[in-house]
Amino acid sequence: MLIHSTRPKHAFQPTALRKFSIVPNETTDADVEIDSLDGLMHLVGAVASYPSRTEIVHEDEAGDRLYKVVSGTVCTYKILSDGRRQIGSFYLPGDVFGLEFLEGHNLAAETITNVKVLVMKKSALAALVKKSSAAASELFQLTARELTRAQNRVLLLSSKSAQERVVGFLFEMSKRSSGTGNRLELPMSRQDIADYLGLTIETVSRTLWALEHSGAIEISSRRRITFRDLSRLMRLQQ
Amino acid sequence: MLIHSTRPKHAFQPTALRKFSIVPNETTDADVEIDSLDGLMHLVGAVASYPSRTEIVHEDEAGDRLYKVVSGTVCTYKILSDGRRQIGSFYLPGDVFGLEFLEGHNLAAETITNVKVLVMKKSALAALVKKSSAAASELFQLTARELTRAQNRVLLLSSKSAQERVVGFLFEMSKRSSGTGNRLELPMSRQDIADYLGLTIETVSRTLWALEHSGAIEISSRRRITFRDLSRLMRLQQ
DNA sequence: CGTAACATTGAGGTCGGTCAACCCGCGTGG
DNA sequence: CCACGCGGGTTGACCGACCTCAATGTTACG
Repeated sequence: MLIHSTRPKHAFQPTALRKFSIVPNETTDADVEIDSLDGLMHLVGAVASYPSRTEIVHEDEAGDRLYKVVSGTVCTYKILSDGRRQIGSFYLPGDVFGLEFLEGHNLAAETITNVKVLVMKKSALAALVKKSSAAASELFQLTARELTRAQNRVLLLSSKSAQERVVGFLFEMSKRSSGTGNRLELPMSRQDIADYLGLTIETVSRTLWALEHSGAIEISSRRRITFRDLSRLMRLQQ
Repeated sequence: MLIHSTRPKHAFQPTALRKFSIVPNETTDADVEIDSLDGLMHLVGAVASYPSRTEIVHEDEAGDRLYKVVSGTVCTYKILSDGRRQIGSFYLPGDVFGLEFLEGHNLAAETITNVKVLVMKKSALAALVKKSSAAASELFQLTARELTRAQNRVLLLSSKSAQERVVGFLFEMSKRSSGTGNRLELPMSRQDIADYLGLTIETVSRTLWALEHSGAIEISSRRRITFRDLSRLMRLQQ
């Protein structure tokens, strides 16, 4: 028997750390746009690949690196003292994470799927940013947007029912993932969703079922959801 | 009879907007430190005074202003469609708010006590920041710190019991307010605390009573709390 | 002193957590 | 081919923490 039985059922199960490769960044050529933040990131960053369910950043790492998701999905999380896992945020392709990492206490970061990220030292980026005020302002904008998202998250979490949270989550994901109409492909498991919303896996499951039963959504497969009745969903979201 | 009875008891009661004054900033003299962010803020900002319970920023304002609290306490909030009020954050002297405001949809900001704030246009600040990379990096640090706080807030809110939330709140306030040992002066009402933690006022009240009864804290007066048993409190917080 | 806003206390209902069983798809191996 | 285990997901029964509604206490301030 494993730790499995000694923890609450929804506790995070650590996954074996697998090997990963950092390959020289193929896009670091002479023709990068050094006046855009993205260009700078490609200039000073290296691409790293991680398989699914691998830890990218450890909880007490220095926090001096910045990451840009190239492909796949990443989440940041923290393990609470009682074994529960709280997910800080999900990061989809194009998103940057690591901005909120300070020295000392951190969130950890883990891959949800196979992932390619662009890694760079904050100091290296900072040095370059100093020379380009356009890039500096872009970096600031990026952080401000991340802050807005965190604030919205706070609003979503506090004082919302399970249904409101789940619907809010669906909308957030729909908005963020390269929105192809009203079909939504979720990269994360029910457990991930639960840990993100501060609910249990059972409640997420029941809530989704209720939404489907009411005709608001259709659960085509476990990871695929179609919006059926937008206005009803809007109403449920507050 | 007022709207009072038609709303949930914990709903936000709008307060009459009172007059306020923007006075020329007395500190805008020749000797400001233009290479520090704070110096720049004083350079381009004006001091405004607001009485208690006044709206500073309306929910659908442009969001092009930045505010630094000089004295008093401010909160940002949102009124949900069912009348509940959700507080985004509290801001104490020295704190800066408005960073997360984007055009379009915003949080509103309201004073909790009498307040003096330093107001400035983001654009004006941005122009000055361009010339001082030290100030630019300070501004970035400031935003990053705010982001970290929002993330911690997310952790506090999701999947925590009422007791954990209240204790976490007490610790947060204790850390942030010019910490004089283990005595804590709360500027906000129970209702504000409840709206911040996503609880009801009754639950906050009962939880505080339970904490006092267990000997962890002492409620000297409504707004004054003394920590009696730090280690017990730490244990309750997760 | 009187009033209104704020806060506490009590009784009862409800939503979501807990625990447990079950389902389903998938890979493995006999 | 089926048996089996395994992980993720769903479903059901029960229970407790927190919300709701209502009454009562207390503080602040004219």
